[in-house]
This record gives sequence, structure tokens and C-alpha cells, in this order.
Amino acid sequence: MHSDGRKIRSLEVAERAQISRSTVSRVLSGDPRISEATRARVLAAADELGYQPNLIARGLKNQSTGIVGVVVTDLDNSYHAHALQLLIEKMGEKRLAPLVFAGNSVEGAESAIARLMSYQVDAVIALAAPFSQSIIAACRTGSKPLVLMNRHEGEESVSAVGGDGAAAGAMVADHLVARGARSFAFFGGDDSTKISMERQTGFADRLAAHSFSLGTVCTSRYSYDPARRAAVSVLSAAPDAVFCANDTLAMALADAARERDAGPPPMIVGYDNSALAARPLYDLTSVDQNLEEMTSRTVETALAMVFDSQAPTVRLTISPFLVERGSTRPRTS
Amino acid sequence: MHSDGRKIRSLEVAERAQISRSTVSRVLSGDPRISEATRARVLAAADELGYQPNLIARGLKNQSTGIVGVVVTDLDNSYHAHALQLLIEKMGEKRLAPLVFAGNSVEGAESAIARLMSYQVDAVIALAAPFSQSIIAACRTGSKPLVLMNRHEGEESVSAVGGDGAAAGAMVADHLVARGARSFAFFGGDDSTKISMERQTGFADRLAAHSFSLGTVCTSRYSYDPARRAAVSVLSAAPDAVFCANDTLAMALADAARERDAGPPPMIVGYDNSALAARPLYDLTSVDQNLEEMTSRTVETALAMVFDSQAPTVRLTISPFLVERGSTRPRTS
DNA sequence: TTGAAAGCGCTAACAG
DNA sequence: CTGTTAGCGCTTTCAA
Repeated sequence: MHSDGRKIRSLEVAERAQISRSTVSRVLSGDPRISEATRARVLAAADELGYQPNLIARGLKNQSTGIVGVVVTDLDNSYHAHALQLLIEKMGEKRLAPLVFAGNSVEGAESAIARLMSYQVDAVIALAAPFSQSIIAACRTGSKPLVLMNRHEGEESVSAVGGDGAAAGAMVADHLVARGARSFAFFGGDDSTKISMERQTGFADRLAAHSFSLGTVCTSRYSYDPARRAAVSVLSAAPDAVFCANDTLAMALADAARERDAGPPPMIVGYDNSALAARPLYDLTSVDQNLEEMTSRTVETALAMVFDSQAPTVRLTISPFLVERGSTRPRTS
Repeated sequence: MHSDGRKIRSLEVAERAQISRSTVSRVLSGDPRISEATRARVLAAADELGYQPNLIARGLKNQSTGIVGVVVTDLDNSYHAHALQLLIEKMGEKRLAPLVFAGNSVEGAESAIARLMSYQVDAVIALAAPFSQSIIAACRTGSKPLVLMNRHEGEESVSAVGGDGAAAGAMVADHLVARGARSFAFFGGDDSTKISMERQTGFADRLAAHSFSLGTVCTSRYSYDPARRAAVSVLSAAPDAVFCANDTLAMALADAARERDAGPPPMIVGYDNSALAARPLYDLTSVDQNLEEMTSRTVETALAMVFDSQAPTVRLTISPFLVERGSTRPRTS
């Protein structure tokens, strides 16, 4: 192992193996028409020198860098943080390198995208809520494959992997009815996208099928403090059960109910099955979006589009499942 | 704006501005010895064509990519997630591109580092607890500048930006004594690094200066469930106040105390001032590490080492501050 | 089965 | 003040 700072180039390997640079390249790319003897010599030489190909040079030559841009907002939201973590892991397995940008503002997002393009990313994965339109536009002009995760922007021209909010809403309705609830509320988020709305209508429709109707519908930003304030109006209607578009909303509601301390709290269902939901204090029934699966498919989709840039756009829907916990235990009031 | 997928190269700009490629390059790099007239022509042409320089090609030529590797573990920990978010933002401001790897296992970390090297990153920032040694070794052989954030591995040869755990411990001791506590416990983490220990000794030493001594010392992994179990032994000693190495530990302790419901809970101080600590339910006094500052300095350090690879290694210590909340309100028992 | 040569898009001597 | 030329490290025709 060379301890001097010098980087080993393919030329060094070639010399040591008494062979040309082209052959080194061919061996490393697994070209079949290379004699076993030389292949072994090259591999040995590369190994002894600790050769690591320069992926920047390769990228320039191949017009393909193996870098994928990832645009994300609001890593303070543990759901986003977890999604990013999984994406990064899956990309590593597929030998893709994630160049990550956290677009806080719109201008930030615009320039972030521009920089991604400058780095010749092979594709872009976006799990950023507010700026999808800019991203879509930028990827179109740059003709880079784009995969939206958990957003459906309506655009048919771009691939998207998302959850099935309507199905989740239906599952929740079934569950709550089975648990004996008779009056229902929905506590939604302020999505610019229609994610929250999809969950709500799925919920309302299935309730209707059970001959119940959705009562109070309340909306809040997704962060805790506003949600806590909005929670009081949800509670004032005293529903048997509340379906929340998000675990943060659900926890704010649970806390508000605990504080009010007026009679038994409603049954509460959250969304995302975050780590906090499982804590005994909340013990919150929650919809799990199956992020594991969702991120896998997202990365696979991106990879497919890298390999074949003519690959058709893909729309995948991942089935959520319900994790039942104490917050929807039948009341013995 | 060209809507055909074709990428604009500097040659196109040169032709449109009736000038050579070199001049285009010079204009874009702000070379002063260019006539105003041509500068304007070039800028106009570049703008009209929507030219974005190919940073991969530039990186190859310049032997400097503007890419910085970021190694992180456990994004499920909101502290890490927030740190990453801030790092990414600050790097963006400095026009650095973060290539992020989440090293889950040691092997993962090893190969992640190798890939970072292959991408010719200009520097590496690590906020990964367990694998610092591999990372240090890899960066040394690759002779890449490395900045450790919030780790002190003892190694003098590598730059590090960290918090002052001892000072924080002292502040907490002062605060708790002032609030009337007379018996004290420490609820620590299982750091392989000595971070938790530093906080503890800072705490114990200052207590001693006040003629108090640290009683129970208990240790747990940093995640909630183990902490919740360990919390009972902390509580069994019935201390007036407990300093926790982490907000997760502190919340587990608070929950355990709430559940026990035997007399008033101890005063509790956490560490990291996470978003959860501020929720009314916990209302947790906590040490704020000043991540804003810490991440800024980390990025600045990395940038300095990129500009001047002979820059001396740096060791910076960021002063924490205490955010006082209800969990240390004087008891009126 | 292998080597020679060209070129990815950019920048930086070195000339003029 | 600007153009010509060479070359970063790699891959890949094209020839042998």
C-alpha cells in the first residue's frame, strides 16, 4: 500500500503488469476477451498498488458519473430524515453516489438543481414537497431522468413512486369502525400537493360505505406548535376517533387531549409510523408507508432510467399497512 | 433557452461570442485582464445559451472537484439529522457539493470511504461515531483533508470541531445547585468516544466545587427503549436532579418518572436541545450545542483545507449554552 | 487477444 | 488582451 499521497493511475498498474492502459481498463470493466493470464496479472498489480479508478475521469469519458442528485426539504421532520437515510443506503448498494441538496427556499432549490446539473448527475430523486415544479422543469430542460418520491404532481411525464393514501384512509376507517367508533374527524396537513387530501377522501369514502360520515375536518401546518393549537378545535367536536395525516399532528392532538383532561380522549390514528409513535407515552396506532419498500423502488427506478435513458416513465404505488397500538384500543367508557 | 437535450459546451459560447474557448473560461473565472467589451459579449452569449460549465470536466482538469464527502451514521437520531441538514446548507453557501454516505456497518463505512476517494472529493467531513478510526486511516492514505465534527479521537493529526462537554457539565451543575437540588445523578450514554464521560466529569467537578458530590451514575444506549429500562435504576436512587447525556435519555427518564408516579419527579436536564425537548409535554431544560455555529465552523475548516492543503490541522471548541425550561423549575415540595 | 491514438470538456502555460 | 496547445485519467474504436 502506497503511503505517499500520490494517487495511483491506471498507467502505473499497466506498467507493473507489463501491459497497456487499455488492457487495464478492459480487465476492470470485465471485458471477456482477455486471457486469463493477463487478467490475473492486472488484477494482482491493481491490488498491490491499491488502485482505485478515478470516477471523475471515467465520468467525463463515459458521459455517466454514477452520481444521483437527491433533493430533500426539512430534514428536521424525522420522516424525511429516515427516508433520506434509506435512500442513501439503497443507493450505496447499487453503487450510486448521492449528491444531496436540501432546498430550504425556492431560490435555494433552483440553484441547487443547477449545481446538480453541472455535476452531470445521471438522475435526480426528489422528496421535496414545495419545489416539485421547479425541479420538474429543470430536469426536463436538462433532460435528466427524475423520480419523485411520495409526490404525485399529476405530471404524467415524470416517474413517481408513492404511497396509496386512499387505501390507507380506507384501512383506517375499517379499523376504527371495528373498534367501535361512531363519530369521526380528520386532522389534515397543509400540503400544497394533495397528499393529505387523498388520505382524507379515502377515509371519508370508506366511512360512507359503512354508513358513517366524516364530521369535523381540521387542517394545520405539519409542525408541532401550530398543530397543538389547531388540535383544540378538533377536540371541541368530541369525536370518537380522529385520523391524522401525520404522526406529528397525532401527537399534538394526543397531548392536547391529555392536557384538557375532560373525559376519555378520542381514538387517534397517525401516519408514518415514526419512532416516536411507538413510545409508550403515545402508543400510537399509525399507518406505515413502508418506506423500506418505497425507497427501494425509487432507487431501482432511478437506476433503470440511468441504464436506459429511453426507459418509459413509471408510476408505482406502494401499499401501506396499519400498525395497531394502544391509541385505538376500544374504550370501556 | 435550448429545449433540445443537448448540453451547451464552452465551445458553443465561444463561437457565439466570436472568441476562443480560453477566453470564455477566463471570463467565467473572473480573470481581470479581459476587456470589458469581450467580457460583456461572453457573458451575454453564455446567458443566452444557458451555459453551465461541466464541473466534472473542470474537476478533472483542476484536480479539485468542489465535492466534499460527508459520512454520517444514524440519521434516525434527530440530532444527526439536524446536523446534516445544517451542514448541507452551509456547504451550499460555500459552493461545495456534499456527497453523502451513511455508514451503517464498519464494512459499509470502509467501502463508502473508498468510493468517496474515487470521486476525488476535496475533503471529508465525518460526524460518524463508531468508525472514526477507519475514516482517519483512509483519509490519511488518500491524503485528503478530514474534519471530525463533534468527536475528539485524540488524534492530533486531524482537524476537529467539537462542543465543550465539560463546560456544559459545569453550567448544568451551577444551574441545578441554584435551583436548589442537593443530590445528583448522571444518566450517560454508551459512547465509544468519551463524549458522555466528558460531560459527566465536567458536571461532577463543578458539583465538587459547590461541595456536593455526584451520586448515582447510570449508563444506557442512546435509544429510547433501553434508556427507558435503565431509567428505573436512576430513579430508584431518588436524586433531586439528573443530568442526562442526551435528550432521548432525558425523555425516557421523564416518562419513567411520570409512570412511576411516586412523589415529585427529579429535575431533569437533557442534551442537544432537540425539537422534542421544547414540547410542552416534556418542557425539558437542555444543553444546546450550538449546532448552527458548529456546522459553520466545520464547513469553514473544510473549505480552508481545500484551498490550502497544507493548512495546519485545527481543533475548535464551540461553547454550548443552557436552555432553561420547566423540567428544572424549583420544586415546591 | 492486445496496443495506439483519439477525445470527453475544461483550464493554464506559453506565445503573441 | 487573446489564441494555440497540451493534457487532466479514463475508455474505446480501429488496427494489428
